[in-house]
Amino acid sequence: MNTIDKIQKSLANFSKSERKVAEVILADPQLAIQCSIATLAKMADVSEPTVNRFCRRLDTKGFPDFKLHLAQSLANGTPYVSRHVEANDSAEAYTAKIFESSMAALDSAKQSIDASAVNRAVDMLTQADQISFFGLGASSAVAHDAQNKFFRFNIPVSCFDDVLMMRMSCINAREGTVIVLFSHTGRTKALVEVARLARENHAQVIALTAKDSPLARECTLALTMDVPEDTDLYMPMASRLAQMVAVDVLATGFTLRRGPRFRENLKRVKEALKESRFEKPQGL
Amino acid sequence: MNTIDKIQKSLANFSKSERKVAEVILADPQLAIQCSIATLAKMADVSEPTVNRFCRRLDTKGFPDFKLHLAQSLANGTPYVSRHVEANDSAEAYTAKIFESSMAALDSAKQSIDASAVNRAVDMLTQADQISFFGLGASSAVAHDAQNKFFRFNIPVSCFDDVLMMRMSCINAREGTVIVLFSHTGRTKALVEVARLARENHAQVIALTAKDSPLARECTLALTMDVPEDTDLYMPMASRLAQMVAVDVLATGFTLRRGPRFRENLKRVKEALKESRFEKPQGL
DNA sequence: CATTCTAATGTAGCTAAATTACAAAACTCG
DNA sequence: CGAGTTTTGTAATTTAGCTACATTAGAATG
Repeated sequence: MNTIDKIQKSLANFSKSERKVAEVILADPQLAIQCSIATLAKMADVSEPTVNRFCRRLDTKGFPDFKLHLAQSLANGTPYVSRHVEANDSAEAYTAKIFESSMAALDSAKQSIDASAVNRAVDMLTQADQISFFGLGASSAVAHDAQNKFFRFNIPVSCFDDVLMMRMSCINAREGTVIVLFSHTGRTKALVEVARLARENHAQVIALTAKDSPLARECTLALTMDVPEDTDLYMPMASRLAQMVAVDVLATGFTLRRGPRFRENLKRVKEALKESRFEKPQGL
Repeated sequence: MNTIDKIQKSLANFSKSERKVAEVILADPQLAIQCSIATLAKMADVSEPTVNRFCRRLDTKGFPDFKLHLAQSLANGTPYVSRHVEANDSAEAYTAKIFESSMAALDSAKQSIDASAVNRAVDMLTQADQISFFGLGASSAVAHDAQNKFFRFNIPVSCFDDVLMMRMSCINAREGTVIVLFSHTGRTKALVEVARLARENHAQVIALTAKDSPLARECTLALTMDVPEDTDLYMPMASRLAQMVAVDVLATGFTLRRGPRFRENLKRVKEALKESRFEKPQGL
């Protein structure tokens, strides 16, 4: 836990002199870590042992150890904390907040994703002879994105954001069909039913969804991530970002699994796109 | 600059004994910052002053100061550096790398986005009586996502990922029409032409694209972001993530501009979705 | 190949910083 | 108001880090 926060939180538990120390440190932590215990004591107008006791109270071995801890939390420089947008934020403020919340969400997704599940999902995808991506609402964009990525791999892919089409597609599913479902909550009734239908038709079902959700239970493999829910009105829907990155991960795993010959192919696809573009001025 | 990197870089300039110190520190930096100069000297099998000289060579005041610097760079815990996927990375490795690269890309986008351009874009969007989102290829998913978001605002929105449809839509454009184009490179010929056509038909054109690109020049307002290009084969296409976050930013700006009455409405839309979901078990 | 100079490393002593033990002061509660 | 507890400070001790100097290893030159 962040040392600065810790000090702030313990502020009430400190004695009078200890609080003086805390205030001096909080006022300029960067300065504090460069001070000796003597200078800091003088600045706070307390004795040296008081400073030492203050350090111990924060579960450090002593003053030097405390400085180390403090230095570490300073360096952390707010590593993307999710902050909510306020009604009278400036454009600058809400832009920064949304980007930061998005990064925080990705970080949390990264922490919680299970690499072995990724591996199994890649297994299933590489063995598929047909892949379908299904997403409703906000997740439909993710499904589109996934289609676009896997399309380049030159395997039959399809993508639906319409429940009827999904159901029809499920009925035509075979053993080699892999269906990937995107749903943040994993509680969308229609999608859960689609998953069941797909399985009844012997398709393999991968779901990018919430842990322990109805959808997660209904599929062959659940690839789950913890993404802080957007309790906010100003709905940045971080979950679909995490899903898209997860799609990148799967696509990457796919290309890695397919080996170097396959990657050569991809390079050619990329180059084929160049013709449709204006030349980029070389140099500059 | 990161102290660890600094050590690694200076490795060549060190003397034999200094290098021994460097190696011990690099082997376990976390341990090193807890050691006294004596223990560290013993571990590296050198004398104490050698350790001290080593610290000085890295522009620190001495051993304690060096530890502080080291602690800070450790805390930074690789603050999202873009690292490329290697052919024999494990699932764990490439998953982490892709998430980190994505976060790094968002960070760079955040740094480079122009808040005043955001503000003007929001201006245009709030005054629009019709909004269209256009994207081709990888950006089509972004356009879909944008449609999904703005659709909730109860204004006429459309979305196309097909050039012919885009052109038709442009021809029907009026003064109050705002067209938002998504293109990472800003060099896709078809899209640049669409932008021109739209402007000829008096539509307002906003482009989320690269700075100084043909597309940026052809539109009313260019909302540009620097996103590290994916020179990589394993194409995580970070740009579309940045674009999606930018869409969040615009949507947020939109709701803020529309005021509290409007936000009440949004809440109702969100609640309307609940019926289509399975109940979430309260508590747990 | 020897000699000399320089750079590198270590030893020992010194200084300053941090910690401990204890005593004094302040505060609490009967 | 006084016994007990907590808080704070003083002084002594310990420890860590640094400096000055000596020694050694290595490079360069005759």
